[in-house]
Amino acid sequence: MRLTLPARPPFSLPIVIRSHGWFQLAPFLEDERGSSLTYVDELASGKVVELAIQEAPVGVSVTVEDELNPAEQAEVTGKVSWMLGLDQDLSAFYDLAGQEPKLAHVPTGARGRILRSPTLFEDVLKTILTTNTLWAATIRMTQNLVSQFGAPLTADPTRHAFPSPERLASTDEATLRAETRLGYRAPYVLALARQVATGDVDLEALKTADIPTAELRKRLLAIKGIGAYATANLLMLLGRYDFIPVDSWAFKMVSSEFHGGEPVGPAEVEAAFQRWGPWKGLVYWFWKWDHE
DNA sequence: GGTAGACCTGGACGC
DNA sequence: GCGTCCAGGTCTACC
Repeated sequence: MRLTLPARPPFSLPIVIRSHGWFQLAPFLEDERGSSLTYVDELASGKVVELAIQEAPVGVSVTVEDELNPAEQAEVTGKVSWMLGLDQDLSAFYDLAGQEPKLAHVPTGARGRILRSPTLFEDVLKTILTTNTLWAATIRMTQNLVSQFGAPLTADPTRHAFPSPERLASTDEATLRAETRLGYRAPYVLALARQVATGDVDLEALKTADIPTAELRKRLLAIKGIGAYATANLLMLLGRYDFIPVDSWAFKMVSSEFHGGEPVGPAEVEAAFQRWGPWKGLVYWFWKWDHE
């Protein structure tokens, strides 16, 4: 069956897909041309389906091989809308970007939306897997986590959904380390899965929590394995752009762009984008660097 | 509040 | 084939 979901213009599916590296992480699978995306999802009903997402005249279409009941259709609609930020209003950011040559490509290219997973639990885990490692290892660890602990897709058992908190919570650290090669990150992943599974932590509520960014940041920092960089990254995914996800790449770019190649620290990265206020994270994200 | 050292993995490199 | 070095954020202990 096929669902058609409208998007607030301007919108471009390929631009959202390429907004960062998430499309390379299982259970996402991008087509060869980068114009469409599939995602294996375990629905609340327990059904595991592949969502094939393509651009449509007014937004996107989502094709699912199986027939979905009304509740499942509503679930898929909600998840895909969140993943692609279909109803996000970035007009204020576009107004700002229009005044800065380094951001000229933003409004013209419909940039600004950032691809996210359907659940914050998945995005937090994936963010933990980006820390203190190379991107190739992040891809590999995520693939291991999904293939070893995710529910298999009925039509193609070689593909799996992202593991549920309950499924991960039921394993032990030694097994998790051995099966996924997460290294020292394994206890962080396990602890969070157990906290979410038992209801001690409600990550999904944070997606719509009407609280100041500082308070949201404090709650994310309380998660073991989530530090300053990871928190800023997650805030970006949550649509809060007050903080810059400062990593080693940021040092390299800011050094080259603003300091003639001299070594810089977090303060210099922050200072370089301070004038953009609550939009500085997004400005940093889409800044057109001279030497990228 | 700031800092040093440990935490893991896998790729690159030298022998 | 083996050993060593290195990159990558966060945590904990300590000052």
